[in-house]
Amino acid sequence: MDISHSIKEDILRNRLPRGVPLRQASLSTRYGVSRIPIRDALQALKSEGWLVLHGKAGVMIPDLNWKEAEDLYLMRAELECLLFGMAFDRIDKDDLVEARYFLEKLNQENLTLIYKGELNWLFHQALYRAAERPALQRMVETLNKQVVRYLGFQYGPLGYRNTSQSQHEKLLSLIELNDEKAALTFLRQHIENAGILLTEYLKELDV
Amino acid sequence: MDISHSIKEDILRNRLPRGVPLRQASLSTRYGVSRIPIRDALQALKSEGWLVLHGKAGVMIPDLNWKEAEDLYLMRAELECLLFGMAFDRIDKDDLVEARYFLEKLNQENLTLIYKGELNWLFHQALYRAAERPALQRMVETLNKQVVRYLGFQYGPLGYRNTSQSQHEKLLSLIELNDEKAALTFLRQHIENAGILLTEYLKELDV
DNA sequence: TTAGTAAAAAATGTATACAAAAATAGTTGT
DNA sequence: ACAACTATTTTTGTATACATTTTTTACTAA
Repeated sequence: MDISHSIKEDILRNRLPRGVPLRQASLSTRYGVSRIPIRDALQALKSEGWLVLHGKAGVMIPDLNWKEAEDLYLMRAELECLLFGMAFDRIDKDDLVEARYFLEKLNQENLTLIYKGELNWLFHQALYRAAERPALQRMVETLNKQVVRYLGFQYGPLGYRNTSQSQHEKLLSLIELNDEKAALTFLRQHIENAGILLTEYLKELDV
Repeated sequence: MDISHSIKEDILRNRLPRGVPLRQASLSTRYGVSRIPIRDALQALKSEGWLVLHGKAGVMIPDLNWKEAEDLYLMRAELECLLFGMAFDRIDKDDLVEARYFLEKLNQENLTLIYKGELNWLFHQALYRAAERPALQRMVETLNKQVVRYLGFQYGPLGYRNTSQSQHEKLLSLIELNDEKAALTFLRQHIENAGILLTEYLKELDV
């Protein structure tokens, strides 16, 4: 079992304190492993943006904030449209089948937030893979994985789930119609909408 | 002394073999530390794109290739212009002084490639900091640090140094003239030019 | 010869123990 | 009372030893 995954779950569920340094020793007892794998996990989470430095040594869980949310979605919009444009002509039936598969899974109830985020990414990834641009795709993947930190709002108070799903369906149908221009525009709006919805909500919360 | 820095230098100077798995034990003796800090460094380098997985366990130095170079510069162009646009109105005298400071340092001879890359980034960063967009800036920073892997070509066979420096000067003067539109266009071209030059060269080398 | 498999070797992953560094508390002087 | 410095404690960083996994090698059978 992967420790960093457990820590992510606990961060999302607010089971770990924000803003104060996480102590390797206490995490070590909490997850029942020695400090070595804890350190590995902390470093990984740090480079993924789930944790940030606190002082000279030590990490903490950063507060969520609208500026970061806005940035993440601005970047997603730019880079994913770029990638999608490179992929469009090469998307084949198998890719669409795979995309649909993940889309269906997202309709299930009782999924953990992390798993929902994973499925959402796998859906998009199915559409981008045809581009065969590993570097670009890797960056888009890290953005998608960062956004997961905000998923509690999207699937919670914002009730974004149904909107998102129907937009995903629409996107697939535009691809099947081979309407590249419309699909690209729609994808951009899909991402921008999600970003605006989230950002405005966070601004109201004043975070 | 930071091990990952030493490993980066050795990767750039081709002192470590590409394409074959790097062994923790041999790196351990090479750099005179135990395997623990070696593992830390490898993980960090992996998340920065300097190393990639080789098989189920083990990492290797990936080959440079035109596709990745093109992606990195495409992303730089999009994201840095976005960030620069957010910063432009708020750039103050101190920022420009700082930018000039790093620009001068870049004129020195006998700098290591990594240090040149560092200075180049610090120059750009001085212009972006005013935006106060940490998430976006962090992503732009990782892109700039990835590009360092290709710096051997830019400063070597491509002789890009003088072109780059004069473009940096030009950019500063456009900022001082407060011509936002021209500055933004110029920054984009500056990045795109570097990208095209590098990408075309790599294509000819067939990598 | 080749594919498959099992044993051996080698490599990575993890725990424990120790060293170095950072944070904290206490003390002293103003 | 407050700042600055020192001693103590806490925490992180690293080495060594061991466990587990992966890879390689050698062997057998089709």
